[in-house]
Amino acid sequence: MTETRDYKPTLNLPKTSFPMKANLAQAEPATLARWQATDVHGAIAAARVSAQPFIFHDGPPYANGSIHVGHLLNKVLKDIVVRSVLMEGRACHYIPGWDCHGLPIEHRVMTTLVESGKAAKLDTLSDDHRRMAIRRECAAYATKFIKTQAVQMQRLLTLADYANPYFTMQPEYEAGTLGVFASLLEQGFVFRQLKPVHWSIANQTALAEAELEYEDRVDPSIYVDFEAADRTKVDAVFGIECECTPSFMIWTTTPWTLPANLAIAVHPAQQYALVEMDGTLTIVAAEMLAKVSAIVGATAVETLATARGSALVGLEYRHPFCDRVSRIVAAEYVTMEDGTGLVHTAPGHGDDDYRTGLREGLEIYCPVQGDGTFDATVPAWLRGKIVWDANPLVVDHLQASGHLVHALQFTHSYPHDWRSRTPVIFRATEQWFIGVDRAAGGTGRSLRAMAMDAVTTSIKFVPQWGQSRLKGMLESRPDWCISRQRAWGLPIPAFRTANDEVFMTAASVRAIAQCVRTKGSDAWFTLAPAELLASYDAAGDGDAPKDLCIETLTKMYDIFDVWFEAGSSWHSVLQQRGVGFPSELYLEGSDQHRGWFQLSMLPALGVMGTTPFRTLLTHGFLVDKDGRKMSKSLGNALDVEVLLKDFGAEVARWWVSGVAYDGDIRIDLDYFKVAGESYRKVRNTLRFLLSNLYDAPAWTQEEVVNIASNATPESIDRWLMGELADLEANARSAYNEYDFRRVHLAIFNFCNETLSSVYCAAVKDRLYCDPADSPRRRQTQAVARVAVEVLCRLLAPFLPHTAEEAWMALRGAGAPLLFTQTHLGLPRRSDPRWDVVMVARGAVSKALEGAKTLGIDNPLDAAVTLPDASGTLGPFARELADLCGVSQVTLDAKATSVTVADLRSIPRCDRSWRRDGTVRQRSDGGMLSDRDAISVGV
RNA sequence: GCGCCAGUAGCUCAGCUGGCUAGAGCACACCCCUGAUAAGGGUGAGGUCGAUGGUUCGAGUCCAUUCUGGCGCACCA
Repeated sequence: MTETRDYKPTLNLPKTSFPMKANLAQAEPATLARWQATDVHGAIAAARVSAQPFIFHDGPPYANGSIHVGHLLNKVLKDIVVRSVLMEGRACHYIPGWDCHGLPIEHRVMTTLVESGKAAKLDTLSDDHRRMAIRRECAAYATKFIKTQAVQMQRLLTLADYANPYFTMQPEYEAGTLGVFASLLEQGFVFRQLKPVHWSIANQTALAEAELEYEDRVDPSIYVDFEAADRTKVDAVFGIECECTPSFMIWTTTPWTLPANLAIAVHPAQQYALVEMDGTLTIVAAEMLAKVSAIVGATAVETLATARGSALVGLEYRHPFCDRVSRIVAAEYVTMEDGTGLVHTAPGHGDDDYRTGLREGLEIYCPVQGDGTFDATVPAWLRGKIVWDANPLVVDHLQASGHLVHALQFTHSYPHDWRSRTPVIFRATEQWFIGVDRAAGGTGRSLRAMAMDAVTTSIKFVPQWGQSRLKGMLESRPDWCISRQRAWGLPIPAFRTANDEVFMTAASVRAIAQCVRTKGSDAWFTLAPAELLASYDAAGDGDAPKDLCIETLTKMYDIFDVWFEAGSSWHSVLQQRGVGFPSELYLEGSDQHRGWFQLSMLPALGVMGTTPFRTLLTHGFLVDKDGRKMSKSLGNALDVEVLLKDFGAEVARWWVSGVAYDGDIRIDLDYFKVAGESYRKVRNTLRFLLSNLYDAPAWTQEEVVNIASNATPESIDRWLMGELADLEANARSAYNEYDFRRVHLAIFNFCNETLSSVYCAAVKDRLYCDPADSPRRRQTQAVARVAVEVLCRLLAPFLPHTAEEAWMALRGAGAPLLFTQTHLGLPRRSDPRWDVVMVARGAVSKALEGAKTLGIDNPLDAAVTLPDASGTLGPFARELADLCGVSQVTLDAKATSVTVADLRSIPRCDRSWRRDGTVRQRSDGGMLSDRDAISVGV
């Protein structure tokens, strides 16, 4: 009887400093601190100075609040691009940026000022001083959140030039924006035009949507008859003969806008009825007739005829109290919910009306002045009256003239100025526009034409559907209104001359840009026109008015739409900083088709004649587990801080890398748990490989690749080298196509299946039991090391911390930076025989499962006979037992299925636990196989 | 209301130009290992492919309608 000896100390068991537990929440900040202390960004940049550049431009997030999961997604995707490009050996100078100006910040700041009572004091200051006071607060606010977000973004382990970020409020950036504007102005894309805006009478200013508060208000709701100008034409439309002149009945809750009425809109597809209503002939939508009759209290109503709205178009009517004739127009927005189906249209007092007016060539007529009073163009009885006082006057007047069908008091929600709490009006004012249909510039083509061209022919879209999306938006977009009446922004540097004309030329804008470049846009508020225009040469400016007198100029106070600033970043950042133009890629959420994508390409097309990007990559929005949007109010928003604390940035990054980013992306804590599990799987696989390299020779990279590649074609090692080469090639091409999910799945499957399940299991025996320095074991170590080398590089864009951790465990503390390395570029050598081998392996697994009923629970207790009619398996005989995890494999050309034999009756090696048929008692008394006897030296 | 997108096992997703019993991973169940061990391995059970109606010899895959959800736009005179 033999005694069982303990051979464990004689085995080459795994050892490694690479821990199983990642401990990311603690380890990542340490890594980050090390990166910052050693200026890893600078070192990587230096290593790639002469490499082929990949120009990638960051779209600026808004400097407001902490980052949310949307930022996480966007920034990590961008970082994966940056790092995967670096791993390809290219240079990627990536500058993070922030959008600083604009209403959300100004609104926040103003709210604080109002609450603290400081706002009242501001009102006592001069325009310049008041604006400067607000701007100082806003700048401080933006700066604060830039700092916050920069820290948070770095915590996501993103690699970027955080030491030199760009902000849209930087003087050089602002000057760059003005430069872009000057070029557009020079080429004739910019113009000034009337447009209705929300207007606060109390503060004499335009307001943005965010500055409105909706409160209930009681207004007169009136039904008014507008008499047809030509009875016979109405007769023709309805096909009857009227006994008296019919009227078109409209409804409005703003009687004061009636003086500005220039049209009546009908829906072209709706039916309109000519009715006799209590003795008068009137026209209303057929569908609204019953409702209207009821409201106005008509007793005798008879429909005489009907006609489609489209037939009414072109008919004319007489204004009830202004001396003019206007016409019926068609509008799709006319609904059958309220009113009469005929819509009072005043292009100077409504957005829809404005659009209709533009389309129909109507005047954008606004007889209401900034102080809310009527000007001299209205009938005498309204002149100088405030619009609110005009309401009852209009009603009375209509009543007296017999045009009023009905009037009642009507309570509805109405916009109010959030500061003065007074009702606002809609009033046409002069605004600056960039025309999208103006044939201008060197090419004489419109921005829309150029944009459509670029979208259909030159821009690459990822995913492809971005193309139709952007196209649809460009087709329908109106002219771009770039002016805002606010304090927090980049001033549109226009002046008013003594004779009330607007002065702004390309040369004057450039002169001011020069001033702004050194003093910032605050200069507009602190300097006099003459100082601002110090470098301006009026005499040399062909566009300047002849009698220009700089001394008498006054500053105008519109600022730029923030989108114009962000949309100029390709110049203010890429060109001005010498990064290069255009950017290879813009990568943002799908909302940016309307925003940054589109509003960057328009200025660039105008100035450069080309888009500022070659490829547009867009990702969907994050939604919750049930597909609903994330929002604070629903309480389904995930907190980035919590994610980082509970899972670490790397698990979050791993999750991002595996997400299908086209379309909605569901996000939930559970998905991070799943990502955490698969991260651990990859980590442990890496750990197993590393742990078997503790005693490997210090091969150079070239040496290991050589040794590994020279394995015999029928060895497991050679098989893995082939798989590695495939993985590397597939992953690189997927990275190149921004298909990170494919990379993620390929890496995971490789670790899970190829390595963990097949290779590592098969190779364990030789790693543990072969003599430490045997050629077979060394070769496997070489292959294992190549596997780690490849995986570190492939994983690096997703998991910069973990990849580096593994890299240093492999190469030691003195290792070069992982991001200065490039992919190995292993040659692909496919050997179809391995498919046969793997099919056989699968068959063995199933057969072994069946053998469990025979009591063979442990595969090492089994010998297996494989059918090999074709003889393909023959050359692989030596490796098959290891591959199948059994003690012995024999091949049988005549067999048709796998058979399992029970080896429990033959001796088991005390050291390797195998029953390979060579096991016998050795000189030390132990039962050992031949191989193990040699290993132990007995 | 308009434009774009998505809807396949409990979950995340593959399924190209229509063609054998619809695939993978995770989770789950059962089992093995205990020399990757708060690890590792094996086997297995899961789906009327959002709904309806068409085209076709044949549809998850094409067409129409519809429902649900997302992004953007417009609208409340």
